[in-house]
Amino acid sequence: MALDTFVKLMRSVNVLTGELRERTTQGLKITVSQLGVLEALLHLGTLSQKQLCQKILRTKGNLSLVVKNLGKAGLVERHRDTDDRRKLLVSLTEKGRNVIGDIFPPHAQDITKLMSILSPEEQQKLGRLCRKLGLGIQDSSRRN
Amino acid sequence: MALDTFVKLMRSVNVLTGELRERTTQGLKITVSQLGVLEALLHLGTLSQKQLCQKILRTKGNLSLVVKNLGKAGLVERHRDTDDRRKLLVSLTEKGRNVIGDIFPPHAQDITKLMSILSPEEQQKLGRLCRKLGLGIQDSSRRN
DNA sequence: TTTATATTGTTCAATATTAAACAGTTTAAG
DNA sequence: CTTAAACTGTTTAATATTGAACAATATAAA
Repeated sequence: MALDTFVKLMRSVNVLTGELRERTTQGLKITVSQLGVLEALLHLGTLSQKQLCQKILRTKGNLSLVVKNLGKAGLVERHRDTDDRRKLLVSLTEKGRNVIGDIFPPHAQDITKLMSILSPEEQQKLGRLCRKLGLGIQDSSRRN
Repeated sequence: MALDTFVKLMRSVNVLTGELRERTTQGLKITVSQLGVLEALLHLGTLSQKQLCQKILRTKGNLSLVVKNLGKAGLVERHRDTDDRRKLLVSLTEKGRNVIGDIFPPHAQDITKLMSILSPEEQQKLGRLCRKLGLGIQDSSRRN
């Protein structure tokens, strides 16, 4: 039962991301991870790498590389935090802002279109269940 | 709305898989992808690499490597299909059967425990919604 | 203050992952 | 039959991803 639900959950996400990758990455020289970072920066402004880790749920080692590649492409800048010199603050460059500004709207459209297989009520229900599950696991994990 | 649901869906899966990785991979020299392949072989018997691709929703190039690594570890064998010499049939070795036999039960327990944050009714609802979403996307994609 | 611990980030080794180019095999079309 | 198209799998280049070891900085404890 729980296993069955788990498999369906994983499969739906795999199908979804596979489909989105084909659409969004089409022709662009950007990866799904990079897109996640750019989106976070677009919507939340400057963030430290630690904060970005928590946003996209990846390890710090991974973030380090993804941000480096974004920097190489001239889409983000890194500056050391003067208040806490351990932290690196990551922000969009002008070019980065333009690129994500162009990519995000159609990407959001793609997501909306794919999700529209479910009615608004179903989407809301799905969102609530996923939220409860995700937060619940994080909470129980934090207690250990 | 759709975007919000999408984010919650992705996040729940990322939290779930992150938590499961820590538990299942602990001390073992096996990856999540390899576990997926071994599970498929355990439950479905011998499969071609193409079939495995469809089961775990990865590209053939990826499968090729994952299966190769499993072979290196002595957990699976590959034999050319005599009826269709393009196909490679992948099956568990004795050692592979023992390993996945040991790993799977506690792994399933972990999943069940994590999912139990949702009531049985909620799990059923979540499973139905995910199934509808996943199948719907696959269908609409196949039409293109 | 000095020391121990925690936090933040980098690097490394190993595996994963994709897309694309390639090769062998089968099937369909002529 | 012969050729073209489709199918199955491998390989390559590039990036992703993790876990672990490491370095620098900050914080708490003594």
